[in-house]
Amino acid sequence: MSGTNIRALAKELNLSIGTVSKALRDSYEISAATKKKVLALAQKRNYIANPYASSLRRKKSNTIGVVVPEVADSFFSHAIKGIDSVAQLKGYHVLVYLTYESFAKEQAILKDFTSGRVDGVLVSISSETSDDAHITNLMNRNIPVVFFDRVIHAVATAKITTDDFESGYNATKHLIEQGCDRVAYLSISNQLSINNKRMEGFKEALHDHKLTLKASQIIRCSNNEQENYQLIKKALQRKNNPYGIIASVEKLTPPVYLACKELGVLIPKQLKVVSFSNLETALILNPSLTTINQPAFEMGERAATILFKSIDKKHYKLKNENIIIPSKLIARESSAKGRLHFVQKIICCLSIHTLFRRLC
Amino acid sequence: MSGTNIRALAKELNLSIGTVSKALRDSYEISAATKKKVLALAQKRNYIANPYASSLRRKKSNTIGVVVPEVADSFFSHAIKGIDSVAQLKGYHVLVYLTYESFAKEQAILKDFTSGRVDGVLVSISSETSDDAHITNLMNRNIPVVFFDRVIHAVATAKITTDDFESGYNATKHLIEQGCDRVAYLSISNQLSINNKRMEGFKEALHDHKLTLKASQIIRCSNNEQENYQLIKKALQRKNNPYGIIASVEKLTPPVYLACKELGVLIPKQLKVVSFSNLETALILNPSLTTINQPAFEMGERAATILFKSIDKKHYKLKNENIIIPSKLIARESSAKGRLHFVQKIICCLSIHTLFRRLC
DNA sequence: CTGAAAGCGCTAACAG
DNA sequence: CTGTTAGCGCTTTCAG
Repeated sequence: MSGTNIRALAKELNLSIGTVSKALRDSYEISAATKKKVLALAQKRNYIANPYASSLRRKKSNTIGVVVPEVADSFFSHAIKGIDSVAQLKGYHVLVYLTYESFAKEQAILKDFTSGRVDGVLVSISSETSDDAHITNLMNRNIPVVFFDRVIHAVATAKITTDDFESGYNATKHLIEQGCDRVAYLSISNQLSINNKRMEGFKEALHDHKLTLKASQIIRCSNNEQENYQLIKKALQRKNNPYGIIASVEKLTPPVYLACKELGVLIPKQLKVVSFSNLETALILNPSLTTINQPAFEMGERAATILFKSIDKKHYKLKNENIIIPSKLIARESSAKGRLHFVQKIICCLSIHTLFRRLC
Repeated sequence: MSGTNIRALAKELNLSIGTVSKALRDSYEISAATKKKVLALAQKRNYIANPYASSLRRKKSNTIGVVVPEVADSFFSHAIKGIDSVAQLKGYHVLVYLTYESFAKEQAILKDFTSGRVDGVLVSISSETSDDAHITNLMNRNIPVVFFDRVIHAVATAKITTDDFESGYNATKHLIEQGCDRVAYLSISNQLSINNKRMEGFKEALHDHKLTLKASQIIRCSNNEQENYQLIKKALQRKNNPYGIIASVEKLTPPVYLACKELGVLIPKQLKVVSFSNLETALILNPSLTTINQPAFEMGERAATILFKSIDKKHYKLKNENIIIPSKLIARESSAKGRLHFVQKIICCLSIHTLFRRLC
């Protein structure tokens, strides 16, 4: 399996195993000369310490666990990059686990962490998660847990989120200011605080603008794509159809656009859209999409940094703190004030005689 | 750190440690009654074996390493999902490492694997990787390596790719058939076989259609977004500008669209675009994007399955095989034959008098 | 400064 | 069927 071990190095150098071990870990007990010899041979023999022997002995894995519901999503993939970037710096290894939004899977994964497999955990809970025992259980065993994005507020630890309430508020305010007096909110699991906070912001903004909220303005989406698509279509066909719509997560954007396409509803003329999304393609959508851009990379980075603070100082208990990194609303054509958007203008303009021939 | 250990269980049951261990691993040597007792107590005490003690002793980590250049990319994130799905089934853990296209990082990561940290490796090489010693070195130590997508053909192991040559050929043929007699290919690193094969397909298609290839039709992109954007813009402004363009990887799509927007080049009227991409938003781009859809999830799944075949049968050497899962060309508006696309038609049609007032 | 020795928690021969 | 025992490879007292 592995190549050389510490015993072989010791024998070759006529040193004891203990001395070699200390030299490799740069112990103050060892003379510079010996260290040099040892390091040189280790290099020559491509020696890498067996991590499992080392972990067993030191009760430290140099590994963190990252638990997320999904990875094929621009938020989570960027967050993972943020996490990875600081883990690499610290020489840590990153175990990634996907829950696919299943609470049972999440529980099973965290239960396994009980074994000491990881020194700390970064988690963004599933949309089905309805209890925090699996988390607190881990924390009680002195394995620090830091939440990012999808948090459980009842658990007393560090939580990195974006300003969900404000973002929901701003998205709604933006749509109202662009002329929508009837805005719908596409909600995902009402177990998730990110969803609920965004929705609270939405409600508050309506209230502040003296708009009353009807039940039909909150559209409960699920994890079923086809179902969501149908729900959105139905909403757009209702008598009191919305003029503006807020997609509370990225994956709800395509069904909105597609429903509009199918129904011939024009964005932004007949429906204005804002989406929580970090997609790089927002800018080149048809029409370009107004987004609430979450600081995904930064959130991952920050969460990891805080986790390592706790891991490094053995008994430094994580404060019960809420770290909020603001999102940015980037206004684009999907919420433009009744205008046609730029490219369409050009196209229409340039080909106006073609159009006549073809369409009129 | 961890909770109970096997010693505590043994003591509580008045059994030897060995017996408990065997019972937990469901050894044939142990009576049903004892197994039941042991399992019951293990459950009650939430016993999870220390993975590192176990790994050390068995020389088996139940962990695989996944090495990719990037995760915020629809191909890689879906491939990781495919890998994860089979790893979960096998009860394996997945260490994810990002190389950020750095060869040095890739080498360092694989060198670490030399320690026995993982039982097998799935790798998609960086665009800078110019040598395979770090891979073969691992294989020589009996750690199986399977490539997916970005492979090194010189290394004798299993490789899962899509039909890159054919895809490049088909993309080009498609553009030619849609009326482009001058097609440009956006190349990334010419170290990568996926790039080169796609490019070979491109060349062959030109050849088969009696089109000659000028050097300027191959645009060498890098990892620098801004640079790529400028390169593309320049190409579009040349005298012999291309009428069709093939983006060999997903991340080159936004700069193409943005360059067109900035220059007022109309897609697909003046430039037709095909991109290697799995983006779910391809359908709602402006205009919707013709893609070569790679079977990302399936490739990851397949690669993992093959890797596990080798891991399971201790000394089953992986065959030097090429497994090719075909991509699909999905024609959309960005390569349409000179027509305006659907939504634009509607918009122009519906608002034709508005247009007159505003634009003419 | 170096060495000897105990042991992390588990597994697997081997004995009974 | 159960128990005993010798390690896996490394770290870390403790002695010298």
